[in-house]
Amino acid sequence: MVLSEEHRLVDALKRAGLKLTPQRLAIAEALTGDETHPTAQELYARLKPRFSSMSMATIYNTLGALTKIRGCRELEMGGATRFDPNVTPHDHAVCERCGAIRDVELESGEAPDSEPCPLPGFQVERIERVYRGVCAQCAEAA
Amino acid sequence: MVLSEEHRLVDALKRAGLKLTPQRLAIAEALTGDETHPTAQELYARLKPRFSSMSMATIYNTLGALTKIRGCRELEMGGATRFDPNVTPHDHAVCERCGAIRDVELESGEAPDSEPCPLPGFQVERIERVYRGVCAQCAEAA
DNA sequence: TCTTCGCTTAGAACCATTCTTATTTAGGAA
DNA sequence: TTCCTAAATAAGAATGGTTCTAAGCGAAGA
Repeated sequence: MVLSEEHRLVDALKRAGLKLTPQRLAIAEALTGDETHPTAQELYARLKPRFSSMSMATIYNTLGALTKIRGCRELEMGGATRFDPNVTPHDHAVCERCGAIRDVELESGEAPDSEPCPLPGFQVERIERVYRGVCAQCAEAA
Repeated sequence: MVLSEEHRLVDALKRAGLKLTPQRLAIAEALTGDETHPTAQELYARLKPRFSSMSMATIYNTLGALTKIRGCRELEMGGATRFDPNVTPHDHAVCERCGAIRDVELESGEAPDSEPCPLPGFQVERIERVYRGVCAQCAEAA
């Protein structure tokens, strides 16, 4: 599962004619299967021990490249850009207490962009939904 | 319309026990009826001519206070925080070409938070929807 | 009038992100 | 395998948005 996911990213890099550097492979690996929607800084902190000379620029360049080739998706939440390796249509639930962001699969059968035209003449390409509330863990703790 | 909107903000400030300083009134006035969802910087630029000594801190403090007392709403979009004076439940449409953010009223009769439970145990408080696509103006220009 | 406390100001500080430049390296060609 | 070159990395400076800090100001109450 995680392996095939990682392979998906590696394939995407190859197909785009981008070089498979150790740093890129490590970033792809770190992002793959990470459901916490990490920031660039968090990925940097996680990889720094393995690549002591790694630069933030490499993190940002790689994440930017992956985003452009649809290997991952950017989310603007909590004051920083977060990266989501899940590029299938889905929504997000954000806990107002702990800040955790979780993926929310679409209802089976739900067309991803099935909402009515919101504004006259506006051509909808996709819809992003954010559910805000309290996650099960925080609700239980309170 | 705009007058009563501005009055709403002034009332909210009063009720919260906050002082009605000239700066705060000017910020409330600038925000009221502004449908462009301005950033703090944009409001600063707009007010600087009138208050040559105004500080960014005052803008941020006031917008923060207004947000806390529900006089406006923060949106994280386009790399900066934007402020929306419309605090009734509504969605947003973002043009991928020009970046314009427009309010989208809920379908009449649509309950604001009527979606099914997205995750087991997650208590939904509200749902934010962002329609991404191309606005009528940009579609026509192309 | 005096005091107090909230507000504003100026600018430093902070943090995420982008840019610049020199150096290194992956991957194709010979 | 070796060589070559375009692409990628590293280091750190620069940028831009936002927050913090310290000092001063001013309105409201004693």
